[in-house]
Parts: sequence; C-alpha cells; structure tokens
Amino acid sequence: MPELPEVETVRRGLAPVMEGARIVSLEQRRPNLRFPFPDRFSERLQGQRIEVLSRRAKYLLADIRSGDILVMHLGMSGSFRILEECDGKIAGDFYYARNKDTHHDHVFFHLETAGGALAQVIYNDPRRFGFMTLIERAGLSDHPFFARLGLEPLGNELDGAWLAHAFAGRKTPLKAALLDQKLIAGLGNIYVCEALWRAKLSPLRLAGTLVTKAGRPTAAAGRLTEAIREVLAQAVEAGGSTLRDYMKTDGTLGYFQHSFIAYDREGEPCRHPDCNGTIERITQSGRSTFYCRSCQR
DNA sequence: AGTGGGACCTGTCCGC
DNA sequence: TGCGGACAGGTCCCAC
Repeated sequence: MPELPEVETVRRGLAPVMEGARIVSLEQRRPNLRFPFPDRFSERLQGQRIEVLSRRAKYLLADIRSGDILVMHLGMSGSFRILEECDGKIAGDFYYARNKDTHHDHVFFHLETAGGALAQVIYNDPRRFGFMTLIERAGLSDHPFFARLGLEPLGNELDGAWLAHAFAGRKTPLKAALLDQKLIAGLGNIYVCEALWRAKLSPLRLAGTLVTKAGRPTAAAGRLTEAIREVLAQAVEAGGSTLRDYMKTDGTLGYFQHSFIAYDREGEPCRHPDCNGTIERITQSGRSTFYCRSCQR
C-alpha cells in the first residue's frame, strides 16, 4: 500500500536505525528490481555513513556522506523490516523460523548504528516493482524521477488557489488528475478515492470544473484540498501509532491495515450522514474507482 | 491534450 | 484439489 502516508511511516520507522549509521556492507540478492541496480551499487555504499533519511512524494531518499543520494521506491509491494542486535545476537531473526516471506528479501543493509549497535535493514518486494538507485546530490532535482514531480500535498502550498491554477482547463477526470504525479505528488489509488469521497466530488467530474471562468477556485476546490490534506495527515498519524506496535513485534514496516471508507467498499452503504447511497466500483483508466454517485457530484 | 492498452512481476482469491 | 482468470497500493511507454 505504499502511497505517501505509508512511505512516510516507513521513513519514520527506519530513521532511528539508519540516520547516522554506517553501512558495514550491502548485500544484493539479485541483479535488479524493477530496474537493474546501478553499477558498483554495493561498493559505492559500503563503509559510507547515512546522514539523513527523507521523503519526496513516494520516494525515500538517504543522504550518503559520499555525496550520493540513495533513492528507494517501494513500488506496489515493497516493505522493510529491521533486525536489531541485542546482547550480541540479532533480535528478530526468529521470524525466519516462523515461515516469514524471506524468499523475496532482495537487499540487506548491514549497519552499525549511530549508537554503535549492529542492525540489519532488509528490503522485501514480491512483485519487484520497487527499485533503488544512486544519484549524485547535485543532480537530484534535474533527474527524470524528480524534475517534473508535482507539489508535496502536505506542504503549505496546496490550497484551493493552487489547485485552481493546476486544474484550469483540464478535461481529464478528477480521478486521473489527482493520480497525476506531475500535479500533486504522492497520492495513489486509495487516497484519491478517499479524498474525493470526503469532498463529495465525483471521480468522473472534469478537473477543469473546479475553477471559475475567471480562474478563481470554486468552493469544491477548497473542499478537495482540505480533504486531501486531512486524509493524508490522518493516515500518517495512524501509521505512526501502528508503527509503535509493529516496532515492538516483528520490525516489519510498510504494510498497515488502515480502514478505508470508500476504497474497496463496493456494495456497502455510503457513510456520509443523510446519504442513502451505496459505494460502487467503476473502472477509470484501467484502475478501480470506488465512489457514491448519490452524494459525490 | 487525453485515453486506452500493455508492460513490468508475483501472490491471492474466486468460480468452476 | 486443481486450474484459469481477474485483480492488486505504481509507473512508464506507445499508439490513437
């Protein structure tokens, strides 16, 4: 489920272990994920210090002291887990014995943490739509992954006025416009459905209709930006609380069962007060959309 | 400009 | 129980 909130939750989970850590060694178990690993991937990381772990849209970025940025994307099914040393043993390795999915463990970071302990951070990805690469820090913003990436939705700039500007004249449905990472970066199929449901806007409505002829934001534009910010912020918050539980148990990061109100609720009653509608499922540009045609206009 | 399809992969679930 | 098909949270690329 890695959309922005999940990636942010993963970042928060990994940061205490990775920030300030030295990469003792990096173990790749295969030559590629979605893309081949870059040349000399493990050599360029071995012995290096990780300075800061940050996030841009759905990308995790590890600043390496060498000047490289380690860019990581979780694709559809990527996740991390942490195994920490405890009294000279790696705590958590009992999960191997518990039939955990180790078959899709593709990258192992063997770390010495800032505090001097040993830890492993393991990347697992059954579908291998995720990837990792190294980009020189100076060239990051010009790199194709980032050059045309849109607005960070939890930043301060996203409001009705910005949306009106971004959506003006667009004849594409709201669903497609919100999934377009060149406009707003970080939303995915689930949170787009959730935000549109909260804002009571139809996913079929054309993006350009949130703007008046004079280019001013409509009330709907304001509602939508509020809905986006709220649903993401609440999901990050929920991830944070889930994270504390996971950290105590198995160290797995990345997959949390949030409860969604519209997504995957086909046939269930719409949960807006005073709405008698039913959530239905349609297909838009090849992907499922869940919405209530009764109150989402 | 926008849409629709297929591609990349594996796992799971559902109906027969 | 087995098998085929549909489907899954992301993104890119190409043809219309």
